[in-house]
Amino acid sequence: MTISIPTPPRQQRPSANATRERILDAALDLFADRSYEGATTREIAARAGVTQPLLNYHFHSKDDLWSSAVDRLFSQFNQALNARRDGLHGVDDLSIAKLMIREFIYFSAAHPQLHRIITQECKADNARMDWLVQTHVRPLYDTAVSLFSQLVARGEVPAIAPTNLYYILTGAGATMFVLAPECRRLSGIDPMDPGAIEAHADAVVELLFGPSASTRAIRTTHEQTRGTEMRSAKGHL
Amino acid sequence: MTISIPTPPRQQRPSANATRERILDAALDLFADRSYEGATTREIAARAGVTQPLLNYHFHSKDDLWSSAVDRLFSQFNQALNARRDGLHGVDDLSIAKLMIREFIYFSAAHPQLHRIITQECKADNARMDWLVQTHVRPLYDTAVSLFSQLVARGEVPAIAPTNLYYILTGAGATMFVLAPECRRLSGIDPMDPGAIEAHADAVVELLFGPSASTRAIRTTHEQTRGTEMRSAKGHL
DNA sequence: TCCAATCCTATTCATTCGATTAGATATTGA
DNA sequence: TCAATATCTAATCGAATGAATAGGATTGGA
Repeated sequence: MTISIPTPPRQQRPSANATRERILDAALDLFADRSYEGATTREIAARAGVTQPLLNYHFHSKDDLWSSAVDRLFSQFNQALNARRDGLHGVDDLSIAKLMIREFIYFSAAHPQLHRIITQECKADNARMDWLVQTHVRPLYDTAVSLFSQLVARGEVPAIAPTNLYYILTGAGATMFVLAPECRRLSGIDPMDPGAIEAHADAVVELLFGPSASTRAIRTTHEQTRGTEMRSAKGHL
Repeated sequence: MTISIPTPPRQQRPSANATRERILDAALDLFADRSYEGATTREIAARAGVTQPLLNYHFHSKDDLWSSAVDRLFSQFNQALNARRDGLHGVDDLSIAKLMIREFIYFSAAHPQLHRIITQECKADNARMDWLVQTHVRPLYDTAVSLFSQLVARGEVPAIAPTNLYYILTGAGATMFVLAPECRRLSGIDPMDPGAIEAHADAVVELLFGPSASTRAIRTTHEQTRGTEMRSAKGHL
């Protein structure tokens, strides 16, 4: 009688690329939550399921890890905006503008880290902020200002300076998701609920462009394009 | 010949209360800029011009220092709101509402630490955030929701749920000042300039209530009440 | 099969953190 | 005048930090 010893399952080493991505995920979450100084490399490693020295293997330093995570985040944001824009054919400029603003709100809900990291690095004499503004924020700001100038010139939105519109819109669109834990406690509403996101996008667009039937029509188009079933946004007033 | 040795100037010890205030000032600035974990007690002490162990003399711990600084900040905010409200006589409800919203924007410009600290502490499983919401944010939120409900019921503002209005308004009002260093680099505009503050308040009020002559009249009244000379807000479009 | 490169861990380093201690100096009150 | 108290500093503690080192384990190519 022979006892068959089962061959130990060949230990599959996860691909280095997958590990890198897991580290970046954990790093982004913790950097956004606890700020650069407050996030420890040991905690990032623990969340990613690896040991701490591995971070210094895949990335030169904590700084390198931070900028890599931020690079990927802004890349995803630009991809989302471009994909939305390229998916539109035969749509008028005004509708495109509304859809771009809605896309920013959807992304802010899915990735509140974007606004959180900008806010946390926005302090005097901060090299990371200089890099962040020059590399990633500046192109977005220029695009937005150009868009707002056209909208104001055509009378589609109130005559407000583009810079003010930029901060009104980013603040109004992102704050509820950035402060989601607070919002849940204060109101009982979960801002991450798809219906709540849709309701917030409706509110921001209505406030900026005024009530119009086209908004609803565009939003419906948008839902169909995304393939996501959105619940009714009513019922929590 | 006698050499008169001047008596060394009697070293005046600053009052403990003044030292406490200087420490609280430094602590609030650094907590708001670098977050709780990122702000070191040594740096706070250096900015306050004292040695680090003195913080533990005046406050039990870093936690105690943080909550003391936050307490004072919210106390100042409530004082500003109450002083504005009590200073109004014979003014209709709608005008009062607009003035309260403007006062929030003025305070956000003068004390961007308020919004910064809320944002930084707003993360899951954070005891400081629970305390912050329960003690300071909840009363403000309840008051705001009550105000927004009335405004919506009377048709003064678009029919948007109070919670959404709350985050739209706080975000739109405060973000430009919270991100002031970024705004300077992106636009060349200094959000802390009195004219820029006034322009931003105009923009937010106009977006929420629509263009109306009363807004301008109220703002003028407000300027007179404050006794501050506000420059024209035009010229940077 | 064997070697080299890749991916990962255990251990350890110097530095910095918040906090404590002991003691110096100034102020107050009897 | 002189102790008692209040305010502040110098020196130092253990713990935690980012980073480096040495080495184990897996993979892929010759």
